[in-house]
Amino acid sequence: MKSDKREEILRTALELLVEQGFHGAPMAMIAKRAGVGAGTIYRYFENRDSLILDLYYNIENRITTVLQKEYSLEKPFRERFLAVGTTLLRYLIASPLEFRYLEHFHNSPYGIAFRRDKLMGNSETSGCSIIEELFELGIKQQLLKDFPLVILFDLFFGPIISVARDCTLGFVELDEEATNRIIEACWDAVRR
Amino acid sequence: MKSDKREEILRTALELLVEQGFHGAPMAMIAKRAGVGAGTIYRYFENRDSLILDLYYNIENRITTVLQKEYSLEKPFRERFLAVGTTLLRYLIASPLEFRYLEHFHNSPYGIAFRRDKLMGNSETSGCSIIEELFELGIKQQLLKDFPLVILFDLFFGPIISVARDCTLGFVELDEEATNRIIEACWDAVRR
Amino acid sequence: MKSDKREEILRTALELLVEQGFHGAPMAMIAKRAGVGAGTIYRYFENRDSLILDLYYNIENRITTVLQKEYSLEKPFRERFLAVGTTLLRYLIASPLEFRYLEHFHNSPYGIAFRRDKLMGNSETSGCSIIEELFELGIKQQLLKDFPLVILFDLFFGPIISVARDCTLGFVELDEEATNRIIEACWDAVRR
Amino acid sequence: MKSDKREEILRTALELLVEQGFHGAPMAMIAKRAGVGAGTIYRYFENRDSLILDLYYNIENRITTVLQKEYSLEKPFRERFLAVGTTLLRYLIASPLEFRYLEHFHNSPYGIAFRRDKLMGNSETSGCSIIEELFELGIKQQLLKDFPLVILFDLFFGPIISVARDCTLGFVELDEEATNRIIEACWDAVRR
DNA sequence: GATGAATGAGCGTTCATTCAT
DNA sequence: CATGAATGAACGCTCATTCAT
Repeated sequence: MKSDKREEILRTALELLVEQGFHGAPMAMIAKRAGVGAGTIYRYFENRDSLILDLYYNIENRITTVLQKEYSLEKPFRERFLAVGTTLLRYLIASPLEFRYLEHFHNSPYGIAFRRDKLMGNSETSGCSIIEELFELGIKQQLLKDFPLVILFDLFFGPIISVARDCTLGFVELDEEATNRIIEACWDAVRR
Repeated sequence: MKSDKREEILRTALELLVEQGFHGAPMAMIAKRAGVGAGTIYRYFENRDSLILDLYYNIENRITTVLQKEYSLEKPFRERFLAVGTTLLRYLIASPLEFRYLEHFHNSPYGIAFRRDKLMGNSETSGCSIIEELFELGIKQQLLKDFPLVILFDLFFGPIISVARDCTLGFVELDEEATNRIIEACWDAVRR
Repeated sequence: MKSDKREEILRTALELLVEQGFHGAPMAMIAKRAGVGAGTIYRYFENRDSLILDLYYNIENRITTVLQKEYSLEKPFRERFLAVGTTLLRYLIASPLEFRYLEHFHNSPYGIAFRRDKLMGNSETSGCSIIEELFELGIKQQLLKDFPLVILFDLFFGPIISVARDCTLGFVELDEEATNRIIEACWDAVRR
Repeated sequence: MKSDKREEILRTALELLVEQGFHGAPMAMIAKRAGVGAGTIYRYFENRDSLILDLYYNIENRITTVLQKEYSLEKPFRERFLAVGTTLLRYLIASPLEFRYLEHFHNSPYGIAFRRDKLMGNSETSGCSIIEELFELGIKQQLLKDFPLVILFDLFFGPIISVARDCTLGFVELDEEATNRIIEACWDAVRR
């Protein structure tokens, strides 16, 4: 209610940017599909860039939220680990637009600048510190292989992203059991 | 010798498209840096799209060639498997331009159309049949987990790509031993 | 009291149009600085053009009023003449916003249309008839050089405008005596 | 021959910018009237601003050239002085487009920035040093009134500009004799 | 009356592509 | 064959104006 149009613009932009690629979705097209005037977008977003970044943060937040909700300190380490992977994979498969948007974003000039900032330490570690902590705990307790954090991330999330991509593109379809077994395979890659 | 200019254009395009992103490298800029006239590019490539696609096939071929050269039927399965992974990872790290180009490409409209074609079966299986055969052999001999081929690809190559990306972006640096251990971790993900 | 807002809008518009130039002061900016809604301006002025024209008439009136107040039929011709020049120059220097607005206005499309109207005789002779009468008197009494009225205006007011401009822009600063001597120089140009 | 199009664009821009005002002449309109594509302008001028500035320098140069050509060290001071005035007035009247362009320019954001630069001494005194020298000579020889240089400029050129404006706008028409008498009147304003 | 969100025509500018030389 | 000047459709963005509240 607070900002009907803003939401509609974001929703439409997500759709269109994924559907047509970052270059194939002019502001005018987004406006038209969102049912607003071309200038209206600029009431809610300073820029095209701004819109694209906002959309990114939006999605990142949603994922972080889902992961945190699923995350429980009660369960033993391995289960917590698997829960994170499963939740993520399921979410990505269930939200193909969001997922594909992230992929587009990361390979756009925005994403590159974004990552460079992260590398330079110019940004707060955003919300994923929980997962980082989980990995660091695993390292300390010698449950995980002896690799730098980044590499462990690659080993665990790399395949998940790849699988999600193949699902999104329709190359495979996964039932509950397959999903679980895939995450276990990822676990095999990082566990000691 | 056959076509000096064509090669120069391709080399320059690779450099520039990666350096400036797909949007930041107009034809005129490529022409200028390649030392040719703007119109000359169109003697060798029908289109901007055509140039971009050609560059993609070029790189894909180079990688396939490297993998095939390294590949030997003599060694036992596990070693052949590791060899493929190590060779690929090393190549990607050693050729950051090529690697980053592939990433850009896959998230561009071209890459999307490309994958759609592959999915529809509109394309020859490209050159990686050797690797496919290796994986299929592993499945048949029950050395690999019981997953569809695509999923095994994801489990094995997904992390390799991720690691290569982090190297290219300067997040980590890997020595010989680390590289080997990473590929072994990937092997853990797929081996039964 | 009658129309608090109207005055505030005019005051703000004067400030902003001079400060930012005619192109650099959108209606929304004027509204904001005036502390009213964007639409409110259109209650008091039909148009952007209308606002700009009104402001012009406003300023012109103020100047005419000042000149008339200073003007006295008692004094001899030459002194009356000098009084007009001095009063004008002082007023322009003391009111740089008004002065710069006039200059902007005259070189804007409005000013051009405005002058065309005057030329076509489509307008009342505005309020400066007193000064016209003064000049015509000087012509009749052969105190002024034998030129058409317009030329005498140019000879007398042209330098005054130029001097005022240089003051406003900070090129010179004038004390009382300098001001007087300048006006006397203008008088030299027109007197017989 | 060297650059047919560039000249044509400048000519058309002069025409259109004067005719329609600085705001009323979009690039597309200039291009169309010049008989070139919209993009073509940008081969010759980096910017709209650039085009406008170039045009200004162009005109300034032409005037400077004319004044220098007419200028002769042989004649006595007063005659040289009158020659400068007459030449300028005649040129301005004979070139109404150039003249009106200068007026537009000086009251545009460009002109203001331009003058501020001159005031700050950020620019070479352009080509009018000859005239400055003439005035300074007059001051030294006590032929001119005791005013700062700027004020003398205002007293002499202010009326000339005003007269030129009135001619350009059609308010008066001047024959040879009238022109001369007007310049003599300007001389009366500055001479001791 | 007063508001300010919404509009969309119109602007300056870019760039893939063509074609006369 | 090679060139690069010329093109013009298409883009991101601004802002005078309207109108539902």
